[in-house]
Amino acid sequence: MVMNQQNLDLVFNALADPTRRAMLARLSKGETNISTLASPFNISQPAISKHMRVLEKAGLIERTRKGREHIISIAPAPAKQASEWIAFYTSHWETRFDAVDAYLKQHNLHNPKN
Amino acid sequence: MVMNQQNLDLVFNALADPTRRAMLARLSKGETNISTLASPFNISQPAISKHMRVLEKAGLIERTRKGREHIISIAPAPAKQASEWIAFYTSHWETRFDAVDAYLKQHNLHNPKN
DNA sequence: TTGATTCATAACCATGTGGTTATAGATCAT
DNA sequence: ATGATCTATAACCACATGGTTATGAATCAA
Repeated sequence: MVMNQQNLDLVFNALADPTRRAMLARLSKGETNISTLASPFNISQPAISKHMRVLEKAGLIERTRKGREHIISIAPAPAKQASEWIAFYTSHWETRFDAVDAYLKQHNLHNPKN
Repeated sequence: MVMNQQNLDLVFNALADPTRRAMLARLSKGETNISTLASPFNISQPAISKHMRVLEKAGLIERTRKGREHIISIAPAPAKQASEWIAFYTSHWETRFDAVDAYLKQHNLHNPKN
C-alpha cells in the first residue's frame, strides 16, 4: 500500500468518468497520439485536452512529445495500487480466493465440482 | 466483467472521496450503525448521511434497520468488479503475474531468487 | 408522556467539473 | 512563406458535489 490518500483521490476520480475509462481501455492496446485517441469521441478538442490532464495528474498516463504530436501511453502502476486498495478494504479471504481462482481458470486447472 | 458503465461511474466516484474510503476501511472490520461509523469524522450528521447515500447508490454498502439505528455493512462485489475493470485495462500479463505472486507469498511458497 | 438519540430531508452556499467557443503556439507539408 | 494539423489555454456556462444549518420523523429510555 504505497499510494497516499491524495493520489487515490486523483486516481479514483479520473476513473469515475466513462470517457476517460474508454481512453484507458483504448490505450491498453498500445500508445497513440492524442488525436487518434480522441477520434472515437464526439466531444471538442479542448474537452479531450482536459481529460488528458486529469489522467496525467492522476499518474495514469505518460506523455512524450514527438514533434507536434503528444504520444500517450498507460502507466499501470497507480491503477494497480488503486486496485490493491480495493483488495485491502474488501474482505481479505475473498480477494485471495479470487486471485487463486482466476489463475486456475486461466490455466484450465479449475474443477467446477470443488 | 459484469458491471456496466454507469455502475462503474458510481463506484469509482464513491471511492474518490477520502472520507468515504475511510468509512469503507472502518466497515471492513465489521458492521456498525451510522453514528459509530461517523464518530471519527469532524463533519455534520447530514454530511455523513449524504456519504452513506453515495456509497449505497454505488452498491458498496448494505443497510438494515434495527429500531432507530441503521446497520451498515460492506457489499464487496461492486468494489471487486471495479478492481477487475482495472485489472482488465492494465496489461494482462502483469496483473496475472501479480495474482500468482501474491498467492505464493501468502502461502510462503515464494522464492525471491526466481 | 417527555426527553434524548438516530437518522433523513430541505434549503442554501462555495467550489469543482465537463462541456463549449475562440484563440494561439508549434510543427509539418507544400 | 503559407496553410494545415496538433495541442493548450482562456473564458464562459450548466450542473454536480461536499459542506453547512434548520427541521422533523421514529425510536428508545425515564
